[in-house]
Amino acid sequence: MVSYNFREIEQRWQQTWADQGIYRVPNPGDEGFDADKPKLYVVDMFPYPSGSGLHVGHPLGYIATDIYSRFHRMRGANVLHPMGFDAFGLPAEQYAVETGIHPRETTEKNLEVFRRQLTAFGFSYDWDRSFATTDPEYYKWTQWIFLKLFDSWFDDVTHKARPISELVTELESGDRDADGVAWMNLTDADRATFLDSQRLAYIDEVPVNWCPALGTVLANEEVTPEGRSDRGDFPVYRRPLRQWMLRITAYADRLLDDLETLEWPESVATMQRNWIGRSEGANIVFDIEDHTQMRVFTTRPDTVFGATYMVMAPEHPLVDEIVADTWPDGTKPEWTLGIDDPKTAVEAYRLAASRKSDLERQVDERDKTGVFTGAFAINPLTGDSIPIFIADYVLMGYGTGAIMAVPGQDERDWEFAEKFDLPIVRTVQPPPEFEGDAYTGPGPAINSGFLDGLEIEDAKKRIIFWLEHNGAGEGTVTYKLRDWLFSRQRYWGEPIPILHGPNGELKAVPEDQLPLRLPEIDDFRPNASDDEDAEPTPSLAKAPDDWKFVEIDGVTYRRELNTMPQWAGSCWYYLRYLDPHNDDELVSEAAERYWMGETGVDLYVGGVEHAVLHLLYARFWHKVLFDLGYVGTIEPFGRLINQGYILADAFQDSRGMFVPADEVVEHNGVFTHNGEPVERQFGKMGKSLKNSVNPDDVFEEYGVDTLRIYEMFMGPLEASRPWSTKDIVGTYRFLQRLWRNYVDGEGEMLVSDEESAGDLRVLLHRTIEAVTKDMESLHFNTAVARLFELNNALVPMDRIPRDVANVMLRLLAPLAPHICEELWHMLGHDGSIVVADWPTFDTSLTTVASATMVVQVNGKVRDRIEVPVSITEDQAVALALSSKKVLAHTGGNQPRKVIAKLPNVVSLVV
RNA sequence: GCCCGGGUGGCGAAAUGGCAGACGCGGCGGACUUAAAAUCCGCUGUCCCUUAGGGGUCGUGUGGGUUCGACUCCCACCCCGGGCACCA
Repeated sequence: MVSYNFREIEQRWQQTWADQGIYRVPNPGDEGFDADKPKLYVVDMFPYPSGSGLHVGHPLGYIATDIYSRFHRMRGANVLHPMGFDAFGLPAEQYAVETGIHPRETTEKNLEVFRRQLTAFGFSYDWDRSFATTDPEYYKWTQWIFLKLFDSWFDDVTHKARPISELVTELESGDRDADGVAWMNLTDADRATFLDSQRLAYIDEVPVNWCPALGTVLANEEVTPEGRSDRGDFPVYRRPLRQWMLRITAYADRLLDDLETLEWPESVATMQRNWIGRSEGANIVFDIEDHTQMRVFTTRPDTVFGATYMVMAPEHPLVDEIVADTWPDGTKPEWTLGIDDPKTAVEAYRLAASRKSDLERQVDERDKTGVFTGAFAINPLTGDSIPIFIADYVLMGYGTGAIMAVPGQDERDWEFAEKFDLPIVRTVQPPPEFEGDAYTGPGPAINSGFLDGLEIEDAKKRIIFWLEHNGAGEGTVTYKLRDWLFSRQRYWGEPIPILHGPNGELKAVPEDQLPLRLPEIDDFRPNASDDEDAEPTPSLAKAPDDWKFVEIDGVTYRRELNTMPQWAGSCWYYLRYLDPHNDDELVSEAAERYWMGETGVDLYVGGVEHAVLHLLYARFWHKVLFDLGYVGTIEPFGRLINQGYILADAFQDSRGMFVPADEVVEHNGVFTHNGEPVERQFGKMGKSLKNSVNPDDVFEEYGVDTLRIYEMFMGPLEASRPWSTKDIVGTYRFLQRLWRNYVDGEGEMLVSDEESAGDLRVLLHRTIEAVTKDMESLHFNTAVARLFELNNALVPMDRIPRDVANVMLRLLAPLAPHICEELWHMLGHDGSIVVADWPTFDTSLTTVASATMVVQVNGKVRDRIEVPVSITEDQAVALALSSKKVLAHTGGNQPRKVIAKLPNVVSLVV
């Protein structure tokens, strides 16, 4: 009995393909490279090899890109489809800490598990191009890019990064000055300080997100809206620290504008736009009575006549300077917190505000709080003296950290004004029916002097013109995006290749000394703490002195002890695949220009969770590399698709803890775990819900091809879908049936040499047409359905025509490569189906001679008539009117109106 | 609150202005079998009528609209999922 032995078939072919190196892809200039073929570069977001291995949710996108790659390979493209591993970073290190084993060891072990599992899926990766971000040969170039960032500045005139040596040249020639000071008037130390302040990678003391439990600082992007760490969900505290920063803000406009050039999901583009948060408006200078001035940012400079008070963030540096000694006349009791003098009141408020975590600020339902500083500003337009408050609804981190409050046109200001009994002046005329409080809609300006009558946009232009001509401000643009905090105090990351001199000067590690390898240390655990005031200490502080200190030309330098964040390695990996063994360059120009082409990666597939972090950082690095001439496209990923998640049942016990879903038993609709009742939940498959399904188990029971088809058949790629083990049998049956259509019990091929004809031939060509279209548009679920239909049509036949047999296998091969390769060879083909030609269809067969014409009477379908596709309108209407079923509804009356869309529809109105 | 995505049989889904529910799971009936599994064949949205051939009716979250014709386009709303959220 010869039956479909998937285990043997799948293992044998995977071995054969590997032995033949059939998925190896030559670069331009390599032997076997065919320049006449079109190129296609397909990339998966590479995985983080965790200790628990893959579950069936991970490879959903990988299966899709593999099918797409195989399809285009058969259509004659040079397809580059690589895979690698993102192995530095917190999760690997946290796991290593928990188990007490060196992260290199655990990472190596995890990598092996992931490689084995991915190989078992039969993916057509060119494994020769694979690497992990932890390979010194790889992170050498990650460090090299960092040095390029360190060695570059952003030219505000050309809006491009340029080598800092060119800045020095311009400074020396006098074409530029250093913040208003001539270069020749600066000391060497001041020059170095100035240059360091211009670099794309620079050190600055800024308020950062300090996570004592992880023992490291985190980027804004790595902190949840609740003010906790994205990894591990630990509390995060804001505090000022000296850290490495990357000047991503210089690229804000380009990162925003170039989104237009990308074929990306609108939701991801929107998230990036929101994150960048560009706001056009104006800075306005307000004089402070008896003091200096304050600047505010506003998007509504047209409403300045309605500014009836001012607010500074509690942390605003000017607060100490302006706060009065005593409460001035007219101070209302609710402005003082009931405290006798402004200084004490301001201190008390600041303390209370700093104690509030971000989470608490939200729980407070945005109840407005604040306190009067005792100082007044002058509204430059009205000349009115208006009180200055501090309040935590104004954030130090945005704009200038201070606002002019216009309650008439701003809901937040309105709330505050009501609570603190402050005047409200409308400066935009609301429509008569308007009943709300603050009015933010369109309308003519009122109570606004020379702006009265102007609509908002015109009023903005006029007032900005006025401000600029009176030295009271200027039009400006503000962004939510902050520079990227780039240093981490952890061990398991790329060392930052910088040396610190005795006088604090910064020196790049020479390129020929890269990679700067991670030193071996005995105790690699982070300096974690429960104490929010604990000082951050880099793990590399525990490195031996001969690593930490370097002598160059008689000067002793201390190495930078911080490491790079996890995102560094994933910022550019798609470039290294192109030329992974190049010791002299990041990537050769020839390989980069060929594979990246005009628009970069042709298809990039991954989870939507990287919408802001990875995708924004990678775009930033790519643009820097573009400016410096190392890559030829302005964007890395021309087309992006977010695959959906695999969802599954999960179960919680009475304490709310998730229990392993595969240990839960169901009896009469009641779920129990170890005899205890559990509650059924539903969510994304993964470790946290303990509802993972291991692909190894599915392979063992049904095979690789079955799982691949099943995951594609469940629904469209972008949609999330619930895992259902019982549904897999459908695709398994399909492959069994396919096998039986081709092979009988004795192993004889059930194929005839007669050509297909009639309905079967039409079905065959329609299937080719439909599957080809579905493959192009990544609609694999419907492609599978079409193949099911063709296969079902073959079931009643004693022998299937050879042409059908050959086509069917090639259409299915991208989805189920193993069984198709086996049957392909059993049909007598010598070459691999992997490189067989994709079938073509005959349009004379797919466009049929007759069609079913629907006859509608008053919009309802009353009859269906077989007609030739070439039928004329007169014939069709005559046919329709003579139909007995139609006559029953028309009563023989002539229709008042006839609409014909031939040959599909004749619609009669009576 | 704002911005995305979604809501179609018992379930996963298909159809993007023209026959709603392709395909698969599940279910029901039948064949094969000592029996079961596997396999094969048929049926399977609702309700009503039926002379047993069929015929009709309602039906894609809700309500309205545009159209000869709407799952598909427009308006309002409800629900689910995701993102953002005192960003001036």
